[in-house]
Parts: sequence; C-alpha cells; structure tokens
Amino acid sequence: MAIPTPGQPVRGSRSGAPIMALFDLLGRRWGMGVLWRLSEGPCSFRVLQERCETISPTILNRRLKELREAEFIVRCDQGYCLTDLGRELHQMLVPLSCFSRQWAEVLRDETEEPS
Amino acid sequence: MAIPTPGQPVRGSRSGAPIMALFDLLGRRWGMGVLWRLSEGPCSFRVLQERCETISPTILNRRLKELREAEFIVRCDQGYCLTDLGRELHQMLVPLSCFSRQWAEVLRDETEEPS
DNA sequence: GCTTATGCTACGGTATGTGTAGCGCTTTCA
DNA sequence: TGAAAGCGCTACACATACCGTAGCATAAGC
Repeated sequence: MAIPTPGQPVRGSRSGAPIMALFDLLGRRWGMGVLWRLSEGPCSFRVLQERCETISPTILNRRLKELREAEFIVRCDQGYCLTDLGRELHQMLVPLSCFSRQWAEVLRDETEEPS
Repeated sequence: MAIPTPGQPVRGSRSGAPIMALFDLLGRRWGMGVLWRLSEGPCSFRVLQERCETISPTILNRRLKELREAEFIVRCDQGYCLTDLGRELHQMLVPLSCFSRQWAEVLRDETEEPS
C-alpha cells in the first residue's frame, strides 16, 4: 500500500492536500498509537510491541515503515526513535490527550445519570 | 463494529485509556476527514459526501453513526453539524493542518534536491 | 403522476488487519 | 564452543473493514 504523499491523490483530496495526506497516514490502524507509544522514549521493536499491548508484529512493522518514509521516525542504536518532525507532531497530539479525558467524562455522565 | 469507549478495552489499551479510545475512533478510515469536512459548516449527507470527494456512502454513514454516538456530531435541520465537543475536537486538529504544510515542504525538499 | 432530491442500504469484490509460528542473526554465558 | 535467549522481522491462513455501484424508500415541487 502506497504511503500517502502531499501533492499526490490521497483519500479525501484528489489534489493531495497536505492535511488529507496526513489524515490518511495517521488514520491507518495504529498510526497515531505507534507514534504516541514511541514518544515515551526510544526503544526496540519488541519493546514497542509490548507498549502497544495488542499490536501484531506484521502491522507494527508496516506502520514503522510508513512512518519512517514520512520521516516521523528513524532507526537509532536503541532501535527506533522520533525525528524532530515526529516530536513536533507528537506535540500536536498532546492536547488530544487532555481532550480525551474530558470526552470520557462527558460520555460517562451521559450514561450514568440519564436523569 | 463496536465504537471504542473510554474504560472499555480498545486497540492499544486493555484498560481503555481515553487517548487510545480516541485514537481508535479517529484512526478509522475517514474518521478525521469527515470531522474536518463537516467543520466547514452544517450540511446534508450528500453535500458532505461531495466535500469528502471520494468517500462511499456506506462508510460515510458508518462514520457518521460512530461520531454521533461519540457525541461529536448531531443531526440538525440542515442535515448534520458538529456539537460543542466536536468543535472543540476540531480546534485540536487545526494545528495539524499547519504542521502538514510544513511536513509537505520537508518531503518536497528531500526529494527535489538530494544534493 | 412525474421529476428531482434526500438519506441510506445491499451486495460482491478487494484491501487491510489479526494471530500464531518461526526464521536467520547476534549476544550472552556456562 | 555450543546451548540459550533475545532481536528484527516475515509467512501464511483467516477475519474484518472498506470500496464502488446500484438502487430503494420517502418527501417536496411542478
């Protein structure tokens, strides 16, 4: 499966709008998850697999290839680590983490007290 | 396919960490795309489909259901629109748009001048 | 009553993800 | 120096998700 590239046709944009290319890449199963887990620190393939808890090696390897091609990840002596670009991307995901807790509360409130 | 719920086992977290539940939801094909396109303004099913350029009605409908269940989207007289929560989520995606343009430049520079 | 538009579903084919086993290689250490 | 353990990664069979097209049911306008 070709990795989505800005300027090339991608899901959501025949003209390859960068944001749609990024959504296409991160919107693959485990895309953001792998990035997120790796941001905890450089680590080996197997350790990363454990951090992800339930990912299969097949798909971990595929996502790693894609994210390396996109230059968010590189190989290093510890195994894999984020590039500067990757760290920057991770920074944009951090607010999502706060938001997700808020979201969890809203959902909980709705289901627990349908008053 | 069950929609990922914080607190329930999700991809990446057996204990259902909110951030992983959110990644699971948004990491489905077209998840973020639909949200992004809808943020341009409330619209009907068919108009939204056109905005997305290449989405099939089957999957648009499925994503809409999921995003409604997650309370990011509601029905309205124009068709569909974002909830307050959905608008908030969209705000977190805006920085990604800037980032994606930057990313596009990096990739372009790499491939055009491998000097 | 015919046209047009809407939301949405059916269905068959293809792409993508899952789970398990295990290969080839290097390191460790008795 | 050879067995054991760890590594990155692949093979393969199966399951699920997604795509593309056709088209149904309903409602409004003429």
